[in-house]
Amino acid sequence: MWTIRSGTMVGMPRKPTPDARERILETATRLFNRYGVHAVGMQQIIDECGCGKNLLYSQFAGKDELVVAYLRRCSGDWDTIVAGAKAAADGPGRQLVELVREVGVRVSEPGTRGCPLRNTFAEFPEREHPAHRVSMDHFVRVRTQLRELAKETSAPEPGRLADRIMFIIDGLYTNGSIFGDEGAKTAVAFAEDVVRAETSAKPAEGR
Amino acid sequence: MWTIRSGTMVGMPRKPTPDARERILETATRLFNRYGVHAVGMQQIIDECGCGKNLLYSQFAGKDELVVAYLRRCSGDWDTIVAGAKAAADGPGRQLVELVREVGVRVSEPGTRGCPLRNTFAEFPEREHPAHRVSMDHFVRVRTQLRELAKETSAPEPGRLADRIMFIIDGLYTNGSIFGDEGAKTAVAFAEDVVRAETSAKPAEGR
DNA sequence: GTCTATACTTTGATAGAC
DNA sequence: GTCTATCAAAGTATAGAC
Repeated sequence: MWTIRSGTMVGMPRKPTPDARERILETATRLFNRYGVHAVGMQQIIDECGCGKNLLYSQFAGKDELVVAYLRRCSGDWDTIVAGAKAAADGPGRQLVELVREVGVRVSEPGTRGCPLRNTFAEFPEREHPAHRVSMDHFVRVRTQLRELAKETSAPEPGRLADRIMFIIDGLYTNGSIFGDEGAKTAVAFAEDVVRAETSAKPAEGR
Repeated sequence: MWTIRSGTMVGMPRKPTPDARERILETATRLFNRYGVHAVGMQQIIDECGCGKNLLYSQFAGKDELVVAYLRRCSGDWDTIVAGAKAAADGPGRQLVELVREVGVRVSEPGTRGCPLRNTFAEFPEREHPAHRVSMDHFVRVRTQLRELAKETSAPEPGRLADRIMFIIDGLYTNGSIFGDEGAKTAVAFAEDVVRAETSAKPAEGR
């Protein structure tokens, strides 16, 4: 009986197309991360993925859409990192440090070149370009996340704490894309000192 | 008597070609800074500059060479910033803070989009590309400059001080390219606190 | 001889057709 | 899934102005 597709019965497994879109996006993500968006052609993605041109263009209207989907996925990965950091530590101060630590782990992985969103942002400076917009939205969201986390600490100026942690994360991504893994430990120690200093006014929240 | 060129005497000034190369590089710098390297075509530079295609290609063998010249110029501009910071403040600690402040001023200028070298670095991820190499050399040099300056302070761990200032500068460039001028003041205050904290072990060097 | 302007060649990428 | 149209950009060559 097999599968039903677009209203018609299909005999034999043929192409299950279970996750065509996902596979393409997976391939594109790998290539974009490694070589940058501009340097990767659609044909290259098609070759690596083993899919046909039709399939790709049926899933993504054009390269811009594919890039946007890639960036959204990266933005989702960031949320996973944030969630992981929140789960791995118990106080908001320690969670901020843990977040920096986890970014450091990512940055230290060989073959990585910093933050995909920040790199793509640099590749598309035009304000009206969708890739630029999606990246920008991401950064605004990150800042909001950090501010909310910082507000839960005892820091008398949570905005300043959040901004400083964001500086460290931005610096770590840049640093990592330039110098590789060195810098990750520096960043964690830096973040620890910052959290300690910013929350030392009130000892309510441990560390 | 005019000039002697390639062994033959030339009567009349004709076209002195005083600064053809400079004018081209100037135009390219402006366009690259604004739109990014990939987005700017050679024809666009030629049009904006008002020079002929021959002249450009006689001065720069290809786009890669032009980009390299652009990056070297940006790297020289950085040295000017460092020299300015050294001249504007009297102690090494204050000079580090002043450096952050001057970067903040640059980042805050409207129409700026972060650090040209870091942006171009993100545009050329391939290790063997000359633009990548020149950028990398620059960053290594910056780190060295910061370490030397930090060594002059009373900080017991000057390497850590230098690394933290570099994080702040990297973060400031990223932050500035994303959020514009806000962040510049944050960065200066951050740098002040870091210098104070790192040099507080010995009170020898004021601040 | 040095510059501008333009025509041409080649390459590579997006995207659509079948 | 291959083949092809279209387009843009790099680079070369040529013609012509001063």
